[in-house]
Amino acid sequence: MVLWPILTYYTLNTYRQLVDSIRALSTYSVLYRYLNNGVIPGDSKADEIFFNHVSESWNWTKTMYQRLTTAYMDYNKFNVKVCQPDAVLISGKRFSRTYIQEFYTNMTARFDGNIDKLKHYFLKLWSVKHIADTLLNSGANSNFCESRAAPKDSLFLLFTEKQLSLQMPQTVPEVTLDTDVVTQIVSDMGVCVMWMIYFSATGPYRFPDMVILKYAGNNRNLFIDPETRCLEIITSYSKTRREEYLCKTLDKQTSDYLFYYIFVARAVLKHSMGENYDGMNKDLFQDTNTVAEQYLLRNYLSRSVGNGESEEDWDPVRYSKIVLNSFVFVDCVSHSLMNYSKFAAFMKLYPASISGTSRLSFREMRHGMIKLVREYVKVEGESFEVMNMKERLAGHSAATGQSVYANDVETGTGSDASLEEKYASLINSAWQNWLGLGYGKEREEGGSAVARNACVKKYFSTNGSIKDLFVAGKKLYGKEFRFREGQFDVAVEIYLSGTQIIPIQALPGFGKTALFQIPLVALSYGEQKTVSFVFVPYVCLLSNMKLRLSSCGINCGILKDLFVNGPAVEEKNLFCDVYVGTFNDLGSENFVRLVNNWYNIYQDCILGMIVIDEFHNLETEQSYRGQSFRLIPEINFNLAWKVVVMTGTAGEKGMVKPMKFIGYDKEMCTSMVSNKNRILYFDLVNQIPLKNIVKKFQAFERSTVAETEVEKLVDRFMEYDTKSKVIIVCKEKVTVEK
DNA sequence: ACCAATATACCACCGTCCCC
DNA sequence: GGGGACGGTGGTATATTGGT
Repeated sequence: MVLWPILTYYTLNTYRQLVDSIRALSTYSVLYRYLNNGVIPGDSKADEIFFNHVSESWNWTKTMYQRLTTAYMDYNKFNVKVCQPDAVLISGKRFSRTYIQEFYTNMTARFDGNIDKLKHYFLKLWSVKHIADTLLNSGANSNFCESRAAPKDSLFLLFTEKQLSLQMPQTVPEVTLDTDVVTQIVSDMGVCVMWMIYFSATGPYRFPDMVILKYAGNNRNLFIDPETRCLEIITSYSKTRREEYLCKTLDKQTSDYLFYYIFVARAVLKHSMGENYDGMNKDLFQDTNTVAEQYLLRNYLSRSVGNGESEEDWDPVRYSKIVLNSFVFVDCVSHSLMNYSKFAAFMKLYPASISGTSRLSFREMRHGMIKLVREYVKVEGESFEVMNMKERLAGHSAATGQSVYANDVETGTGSDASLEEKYASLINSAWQNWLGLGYGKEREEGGSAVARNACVKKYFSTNGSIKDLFVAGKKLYGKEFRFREGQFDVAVEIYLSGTQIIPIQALPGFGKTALFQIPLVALSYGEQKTVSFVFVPYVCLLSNMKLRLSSCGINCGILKDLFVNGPAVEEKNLFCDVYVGTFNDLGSENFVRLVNNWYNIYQDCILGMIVIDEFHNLETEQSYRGQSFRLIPEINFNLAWKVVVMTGTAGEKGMVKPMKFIGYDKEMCTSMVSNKNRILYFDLVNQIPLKNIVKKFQAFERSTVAETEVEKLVDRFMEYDTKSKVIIVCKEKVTVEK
């Protein structure tokens, strides 16, 4: 299809819009003539063209459009894949039970750390457990009963003044309170609790739903279950504001932390802001332009402040006090409700043990959680109603679940409301059980516990012999093939030894490619499917490398092409023996993710060699393309069977820095003396032809300017030393690098 | 921190098909 | 032939991301 190259320059969306407009234009132009029949005589055949005897070209336009929208939708749909026993793979990232558990644990730890920080300013600052035991868990169940239709004005009216004041923290007498620090700490604790709630409350919340949580005042939506003493949140539908209420119960631990946050942390905050605090922003959402926010203000705020109509209601002190006394997630750093950016910042930090590129975005987490609930959270006698309720808990209708989240649930038929509630709570507790949230619960082990986020390396031995290498050599170079000096050592080291990292220095023309090509061919004889990767610095070297590798029957592909359908590559699509890419590809998120998750995703395929040619460039080109190298240190090179790095010019010393850069910091040596703590370095160079290599990247507006500049440069070099050799590469930046 | 771009969610509407 | 279920479409308000 001729149109394909266009797709590579525009996004699918842009292209869809283009076809959209072509379609609209053609309909319009024909209909215009049709409607203005007579203006252009004999041109009233619109029906013929569009309906009766559909014209060929109109059919084509329609088909083309159809295909395009399908492609567009497939392309944009989150590609979620189930990974038994307890994870899903989403845009190439692994999202598992362990992921959530760790994130959650990180949150409780951070929260506890904040309590310790507060102890500098406050006495009688008890633990979460203590506060839960003395307030939340004590007293008769009947004390906690209240009408949900006409609830008490505040959650704290369920306790007596005396009960509460006994647990109230006190200031450390001789320490001056630093309001900024305390505010900051409490704000941070708020974010921790938000995340705990996010994970505990089943079906993923949307942020705006969480931020309107209130423990007092009108539209109070936080309650205590008298039996379990867990906190319950009443939510409605954020996107439409349809008043379809849903109850989400938090697990006991999250309940205790939330309770602590609104009782202790809020008390501390109120104290440090002082009686006369009047700074609370009128614009609680920091943007009241949208309908949703107007709605929230009207419904959640105004009635808290009297009826929101008289001047007095908006008195700054009174207003600030009311907001502090009713909303759970206020942030006195920004003097408004918690801002999304503060909440979202944690996604980039947690789970702590997961590398940055493997952490999920909010949207990915939403898709992931929906899939986890559907796939792993089972309720006995699961029926369509239960499945539909799972979607509702996620904050969308079953129909949306079906279309947007690729669900195969039948559309709900408005079943009995009381039943719905029952399902919701069943799913709710099943989810918390599955995650092992709460105290003293045995973590449910669905299948085995192997499903850690960290990838476990598979060790692999070729079981081959030296003979294989000769056979491979002959296949490559013909019957007369003999190993050159040094070549044999390297080939054996790669193919048969147990070493993992092999640094090599050899001059251009030595046959560096052959050094890893021979083992690569030998490897392809084996039964074990392995996939290797070869990297060259620039795109202009790429096709040459591919050509050389392909020449001997190795199946060779371009790394970038692997990701045309998105970052998630299925095992069956790894059909080449080796993929070549540039340094930019090496540092791409896609590749980092591919390698770091290799054995989480692929069952049968071994991650073979990772070869980096002209390795020293990783160091020498840091200054101007360091940005595109920045993810390279995140690659877990240890997962690869062999890592081969080659240079023509660096020398042993020049290799040290780039070796450290990719995570190998042991000393290097060239002697064959056994020393486990050193890396054996192959120096195949007897004589170094070039020294003092200077590389400079310079961009010019026009080629004529470039010429004169280069001439000047060369002249200066020649003045300095008439025996200098100068190599000039002139290309556009994209051509050179990508 | 702010703003523009993009993705998502959901609705309403329409034509088709099937059943009474 | 009426009505309702269903799938396809496009519009629009919101949510989230990503760039500066």
